[in-house]
Amino acid sequence: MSKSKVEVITATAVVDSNTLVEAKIENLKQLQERGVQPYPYKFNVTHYAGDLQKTYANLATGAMTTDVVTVAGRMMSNRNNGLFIDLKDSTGKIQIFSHKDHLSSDALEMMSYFDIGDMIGVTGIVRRTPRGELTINSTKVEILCKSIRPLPEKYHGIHDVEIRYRKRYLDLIMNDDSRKTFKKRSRIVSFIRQALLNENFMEVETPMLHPIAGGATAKPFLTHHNALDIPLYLRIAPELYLKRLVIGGFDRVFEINRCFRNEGISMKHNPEFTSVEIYQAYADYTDMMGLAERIIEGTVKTTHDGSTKVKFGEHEIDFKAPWPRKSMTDLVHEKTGIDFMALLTPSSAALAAEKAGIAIKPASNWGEVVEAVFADKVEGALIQPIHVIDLPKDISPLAKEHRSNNILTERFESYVNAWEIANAFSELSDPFDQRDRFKKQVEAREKGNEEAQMLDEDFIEALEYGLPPTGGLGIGIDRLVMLLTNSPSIRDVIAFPTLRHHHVVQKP
RNA sequence: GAUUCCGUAGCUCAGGGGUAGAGCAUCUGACUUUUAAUCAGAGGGUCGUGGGUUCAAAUCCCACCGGGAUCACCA
Repeated sequence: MSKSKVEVITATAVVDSNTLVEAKIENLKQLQERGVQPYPYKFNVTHYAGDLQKTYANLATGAMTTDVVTVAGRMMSNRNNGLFIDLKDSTGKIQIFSHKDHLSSDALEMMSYFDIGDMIGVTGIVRRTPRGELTINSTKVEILCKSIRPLPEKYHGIHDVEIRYRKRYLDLIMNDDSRKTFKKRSRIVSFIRQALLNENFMEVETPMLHPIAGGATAKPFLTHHNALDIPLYLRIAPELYLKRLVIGGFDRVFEINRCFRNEGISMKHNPEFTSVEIYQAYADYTDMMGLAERIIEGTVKTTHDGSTKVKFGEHEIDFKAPWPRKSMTDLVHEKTGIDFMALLTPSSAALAAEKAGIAIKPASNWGEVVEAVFADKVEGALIQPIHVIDLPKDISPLAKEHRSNNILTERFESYVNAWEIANAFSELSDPFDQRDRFKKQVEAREKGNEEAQMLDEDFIEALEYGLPPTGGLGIGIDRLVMLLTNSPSIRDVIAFPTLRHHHVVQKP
């Protein structure tokens, strides 16, 4: 704690020319002049605020204990000239009482240089005040880190969504709802991982950097490796690598990780998002429906005290399995009266769709027409969980042809709250068929469809060695977290969502 | 990418052509078992940035920067 260090800090703060910062730096100096290290190395915590609140829930108003505890956290507010401090740690909040009867005058003087926002450690005796607040009568108080910036308004917290996204730490310090959301996100991911491990799946990691962006229909990010001097794509899906592992003999694998798609940003889309992809050898898409239900229903129960019901906005969603299973074409038929199973040419399908008022892109194939009508007329009404099954082959280049209909595939998408939250199929294992499907994608690509898939020869070669019958399932973690935390925007469940850089203008 | 709304003190927000406002926070003092503590006083602003209209712009117009929402693409 040399003097020059403080001067450096001061110089930085002067750039901000903020009197609030200057006042806190002055307090920092005052502590240093009294020989206090404002940035110490270690502190032994014995108790957490949330645990103490539970342990002493029945401690009578006005009651005193002889229990000595040591807690640590951030000073959130300060009443009666420092006599009462609200301390917040990772588990909750507890009041600190610092009175001259229990603390030396030197200690009290030191505390007069503490500010709201500082990290402090407190040792003291547990009691409940006559006003009913669980409190620690401090006998020892230490600074664990001096804060030199003012916290946001103590009552309203941070409302400005831009600050909440850019400076998530402030959001987490101030807004308990946000803390709860990210804690719940962590529990959801842990649960899914454990549920899969319990079913003998093996967690694996596959590349983020792909020479060919495959496994999904999406626009990739392109980057470059200098030493190899090759272009690389950030992965749009781990699918093709996970299937290679199944070919290699790992029968049950899963990966929980990020995918990157260079597409629009919306309430439901962030350029990087997290999915779990699961592959199970000797299983088909029917098995994957059961697996999806076990994982998702289980996640809901574990985060909602055993209930399968979740409130989201105005809806109450019940995840209780089994979920209905309806084919995409049947759903469209029910909703619009159009039976696409009887309109098998692209032109007749497109004509029927356009009669129903849906714009169809020129040169759309049959599956694209069905998908467009489904998206426009059906999707929005799928609030309760449902598996939409047997999707058109035209739009499912990695799924096995349906065993009883050659224009469909054994593929399903699970919808909740009108969002697709899972996508699964009986994986295509026929290398000849796979090559044909890729060729159709390449043709679409050459016609200008940037999202059509690329031909992955290396993957086809892998298939030629033999992929057992395999069921694959992908679940969008972010959307699941949104549903289970009543978050209307994906940005509320991603700690640091993608935003534009702030353009900072340097003052002369 | 298109449309639309928003940007005022560290934070939460008023003000919408005529002297820049409040609460919290900060500083000074009082009080010292409070709960968004209270009381008295003080400091704190290039009103996102740059142009324009006007005697006069936070306010009206244009461009740009950043954000929200809707739409398009998508999970």
